[in-house]
Amino acid sequence: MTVAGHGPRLTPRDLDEAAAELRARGLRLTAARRALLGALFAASAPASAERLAAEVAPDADLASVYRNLELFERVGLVRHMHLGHGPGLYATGEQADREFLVCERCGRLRSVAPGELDPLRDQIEDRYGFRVAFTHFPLAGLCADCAAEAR
Amino acid sequence: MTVAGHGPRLTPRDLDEAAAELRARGLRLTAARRALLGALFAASAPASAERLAAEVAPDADLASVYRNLELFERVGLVRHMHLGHGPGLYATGEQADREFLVCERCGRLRSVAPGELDPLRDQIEDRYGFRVAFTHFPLAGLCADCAAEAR
DNA sequence: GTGTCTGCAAAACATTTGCAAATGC
DNA sequence: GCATTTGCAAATGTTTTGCAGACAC
Repeated sequence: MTVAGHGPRLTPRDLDEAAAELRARGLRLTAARRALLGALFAASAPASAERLAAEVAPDADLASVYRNLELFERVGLVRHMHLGHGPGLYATGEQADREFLVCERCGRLRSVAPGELDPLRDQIEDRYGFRVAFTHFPLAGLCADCAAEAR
Repeated sequence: MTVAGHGPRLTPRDLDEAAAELRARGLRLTAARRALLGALFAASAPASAERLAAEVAPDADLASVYRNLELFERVGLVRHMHLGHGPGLYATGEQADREFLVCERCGRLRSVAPGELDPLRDQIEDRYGFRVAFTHFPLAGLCADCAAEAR
């Protein structure tokens, strides 16, 4: 079974799994990294580096947060996306596997479970040879309400 | 017949049509604006503000270029998109009506004509109530070659 | 102990804003 | 002539980089 995106499950289920992955790669599990992973797993939606930093500590260093997010992404613990203008948003676990639809007018965000868009993905692949995912950029458009208003 | 995006044709066909639209709105057709529109119509692909500025003049002021691009977009002469990281890209005319597929691994870009994705759009609308467009964010994924390699 | 990681400061990059001078109408 | 538009300079927001000291292992 495929998961949203290009291949098998990307992100760990919890902090322990993430920590194990870091150790397995010979990377250090520092206090800063543990705290950042904690913030990522606690988040109920993709969050900006700044927001994550604030949750780690009121004055956590942004440079380190960015460095660790980039590292986490490189080893498959985290994924980042751009749901609109503004800063990139980071997610792990359940959050990172979902795909997003965003209304360009009202900003309403809706996410769908991994696999739910597979039929669509298959069609696009058949036709264009592209295997698409909506995990980095969302499906953007108008929600029903805004479409009605626009008329 | 619907066009790529949310409604009727957005962008003008040529400089004259664009100029007429500006005049119709009581906006001034300055040398800077004419040159910028010229660069936009001459471009064979969406281009960054910096690239457009360079084409207008070796030392054209970026602030003015951004201001005019924003104005043009507000009055429907131009559209901007984000096909990856890096600066936003601006397009008008034929270029602005296309929709994009981009390979996240090799960067290969492919565009499709307006309307070509309408069946897909209809399906998504039926299911989620969202009328999506791939004009601001592309369809992102893996092209056939990169998908094969990734295996 | 030693190589990795952190915090701080500064740079880089894309974009926006304020303001006085220039210019289209 | 007068409001709009421009160029310049500076600010903003996001992300990256350099480096010396701190910490995990």
